[in-house]
Amino acid sequence: MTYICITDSINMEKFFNRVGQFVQLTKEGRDALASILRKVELPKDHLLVKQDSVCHFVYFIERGLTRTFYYKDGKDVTDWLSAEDMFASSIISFLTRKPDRRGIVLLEDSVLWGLHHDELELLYKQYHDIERLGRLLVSFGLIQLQQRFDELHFATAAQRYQTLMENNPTFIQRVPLGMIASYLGITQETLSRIRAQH
Amino acid sequence: MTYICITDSINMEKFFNRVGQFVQLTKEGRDALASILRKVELPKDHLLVKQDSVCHFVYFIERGLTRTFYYKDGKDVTDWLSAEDMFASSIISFLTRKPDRRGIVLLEDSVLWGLHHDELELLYKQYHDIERLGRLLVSFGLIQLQQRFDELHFATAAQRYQTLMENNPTFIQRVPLGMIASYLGITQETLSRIRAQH
DNA sequence: CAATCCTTTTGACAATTGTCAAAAACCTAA
DNA sequence: TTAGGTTTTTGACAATTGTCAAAAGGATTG
Repeated sequence: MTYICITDSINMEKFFNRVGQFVQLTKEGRDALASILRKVELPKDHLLVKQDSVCHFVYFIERGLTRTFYYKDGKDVTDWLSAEDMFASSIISFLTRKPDRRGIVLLEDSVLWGLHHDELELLYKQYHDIERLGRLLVSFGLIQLQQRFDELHFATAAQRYQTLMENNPTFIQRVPLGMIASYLGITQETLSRIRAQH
Repeated sequence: MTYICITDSINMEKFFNRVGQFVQLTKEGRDALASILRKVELPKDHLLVKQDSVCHFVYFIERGLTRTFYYKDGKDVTDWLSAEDMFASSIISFLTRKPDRRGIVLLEDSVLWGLHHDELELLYKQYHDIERLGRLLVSFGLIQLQQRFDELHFATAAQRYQTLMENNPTFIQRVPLGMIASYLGITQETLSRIRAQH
């Protein structure tokens, strides 16, 4: 099979569309950001971030699906799932600059746009509007995490599955059941039984 | 009983000490921030943020204890607890500018320093270093929430209580058991039994 | 097609946690 | 101190979810 890429490596359109939902960048800020943006095309099962290492990138997902995971008592736990038009990073490691148990693996062939921490940090210092973008992206992440936290706090397994189907119906098709289960904080047997009661 | 306050209303020292742990502000930034900082002294049980309303402030706690809560199926759920040297806000509402079910109540007589959203927003625009402070504070909040999320995700009730005792031992003394229980995502009976097995 | 591998489902049972109700312990104020 | 309120503990039982093991179902490959 043959792929023909037309001006592919410079097509940052989707990334900047998304960014534009957070902040209106100046021409300078936009150019600076473009200058450090790195396109990565990687196949399914590629380990994007190794566990127990420092995560140096935050990725925008143009196409594909990432799974953030870690091991708890020997068991694989899915911490987060991100699909196209969202961001992915081992965020605690990215922010603290320390290794974290979370790794990230691709569940599908993916097209990502990466921003390196140190380069982004330089732009934060230089461009006020990029610092603002950073603030708004982290705020967005916090809101998402809080919503997920609320679910886990006092909703039953069935309710959590219900919410997932409403918010991210495609995950059900695209992510193996065992990974969905641990994402919801339950075992795969329990999820299978929830599903059986349709 | 009589209280004598000496230069009390201008003592922002603790606030700026804390802020200094996040970012080194310029003289201008610091002064601007000081100019919008509002001291609030409020008694125990005061409702700092009403449920289902927009939260306009983020508070630094010089002294005291706040409880963020909401009602889930008619039951009171403790979402977050913050004590001295930490921050408190109905953060989702503060960030989204929309009402949120979370309210905040004081569990002790408290001394707080409040920042109004709109005034802070103006400073964000004017002062790059305050925007940076905002980014770092939100990042800090995200890290804390992630840690709490991890707990809830796959730790047993006893493990969660154990972690709370390690990280916030004073909460055990200062917060009623029922509120600690819902903070940990369990019933108060379960927590009482965990405690009984010392 | 058969063989293999991986994912999902099902069954039997155990462990954890929740529910409801009542008793005990603890505060506070008259 | 006593009376009244609130908080915490305890008991009996139910519901939910987990564990372990095996079977069923799907996909891939030679």
